[in-house]
Amino acid sequence: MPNKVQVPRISDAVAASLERRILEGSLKPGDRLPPERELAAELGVSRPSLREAIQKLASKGLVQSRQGGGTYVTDSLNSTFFDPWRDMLGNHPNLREDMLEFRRMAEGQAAEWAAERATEADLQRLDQAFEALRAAFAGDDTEQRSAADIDFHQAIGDAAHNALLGHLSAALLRLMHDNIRLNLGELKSVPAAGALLMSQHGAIHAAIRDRKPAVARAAAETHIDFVRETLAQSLRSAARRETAERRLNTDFTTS
Amino acid sequence: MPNKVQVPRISDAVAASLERRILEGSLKPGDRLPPERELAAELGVSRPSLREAIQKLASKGLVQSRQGGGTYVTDSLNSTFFDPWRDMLGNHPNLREDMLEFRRMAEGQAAEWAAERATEADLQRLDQAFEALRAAFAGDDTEQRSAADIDFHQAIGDAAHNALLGHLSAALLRLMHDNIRLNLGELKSVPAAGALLMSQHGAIHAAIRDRKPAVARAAAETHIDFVRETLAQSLRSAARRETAERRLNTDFTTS
DNA sequence: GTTGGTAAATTGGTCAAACCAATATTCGGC
DNA sequence: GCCGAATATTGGTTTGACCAATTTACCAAC
Repeated sequence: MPNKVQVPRISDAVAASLERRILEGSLKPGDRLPPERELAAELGVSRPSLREAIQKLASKGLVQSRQGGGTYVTDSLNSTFFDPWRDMLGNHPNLREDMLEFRRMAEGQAAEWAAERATEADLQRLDQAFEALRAAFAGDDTEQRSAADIDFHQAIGDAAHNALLGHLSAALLRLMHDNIRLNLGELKSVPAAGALLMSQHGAIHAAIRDRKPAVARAAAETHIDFVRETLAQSLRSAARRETAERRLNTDFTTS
Repeated sequence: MPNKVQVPRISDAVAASLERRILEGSLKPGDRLPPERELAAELGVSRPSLREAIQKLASKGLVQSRQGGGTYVTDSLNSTFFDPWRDMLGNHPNLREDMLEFRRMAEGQAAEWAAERATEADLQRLDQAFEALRAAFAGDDTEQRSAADIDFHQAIGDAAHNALLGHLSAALLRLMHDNIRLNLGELKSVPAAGALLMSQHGAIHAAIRDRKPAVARAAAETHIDFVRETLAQSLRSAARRETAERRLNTDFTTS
């Protein structure tokens, strides 16, 4: 009684199609979907059918609609997976070391695969992201640097053509940026960090462009190693400052 | 800009109302919902709106509709309530390839680090997990095998002493086991798979015990490669079966 | 030139009525 | 009583229209 050949519902097909576009990256988080009327026409279905499909995606948390505003792709895949990690990172700083170690592996692999698999379109996007990164690092808008950095690494992750690795590496980087911005004054405490970071980014970019997987992996690993070491130094000096302050405060309160 | 008061959508309200009825038990699993036209009138909304609400519930797996038959409350409101990745895996088989590729990297790294960093306690737990695995594979309780397999790999992930890698590799393995059990007849379709899997597990176990990181990594990668290849074969033969059936059906209908 | 507010265009939200297709039910013939 | 066809029921889809929130364009006032 329960098992019958399920007739393909058109709203399911549409939902699957959109879902695929999101997972494959042609619709990225933050992107706005075309207006319902257009999209329905493009897909050759009626607007109610398209709407049913959108509701499905919305109930999965993949998209979000605002009346009059449009329908946007959300970041829920990452957030649902990593929300538990977010506050853990804040509460247990030693986890950051684990995360950097993990990222060394993930980003190395992503760079390697990107060098092997990037399409022409991937490379063009990578060029753009790199150019934006260079521009951001020329200025000193921390927020903008952060965004450009995430975008650059995201482009690498996408070029690696592995959905899991792409989502994970981007999510982790975002997570870390939030965490760093929150807890430290970014890597700014280390004077020449900016220039060094850019040269590392350049090395990764060039290696992927030249299609040298091993070089790309090494460059990415070097990059993370540098971040890790720099962060450790910052932490140590921050700890020193804090200790000093606490001593000061203690003196104050006890005096 | 992002945070605005969300206008209550009528389809959301209807979906919430139905969901409440289901969870409270006034709509029991197996029950049939009133016809859409009736229900819409009863709730004072239009049929399209009601349909959008039903689609939401359907995408959560709470109800199931059959054209001409009616809409029924699903009898198994099992765990697949959340976890976007879960049904993604089911709906997008190409994601499985991505996942296996990702796991090859993750498990290889986990085995390598485990061989380097495992404490005496880790090794003992690994021994126990391996012994349980051997016992499970001697029997043929699929459920038990699955649990033992997950536990063994979890032990490796823990021994690697990287929280992210540990949680992630375990979560992915669990996800894949659910998915496999759902879609295929497990790896059982390949006759000698069990014995081969055990010998691979044994190789990983031994390499970690002997503290040979490179060997452990290679063994883990070989293990995943085998799973990947075996799954691909199963999928191909399943596809062949399906094609044959479809041809049969076609013959029937056209004769 | 910039600012501020208002009008217009855009876009998602909802409804109504109709038809199609798969399923369930009824009823007639045997 | 059983089987099969006609009929009714029910979900699936489309068209077209209107409403409401948002965004955009534009123009006057400073």
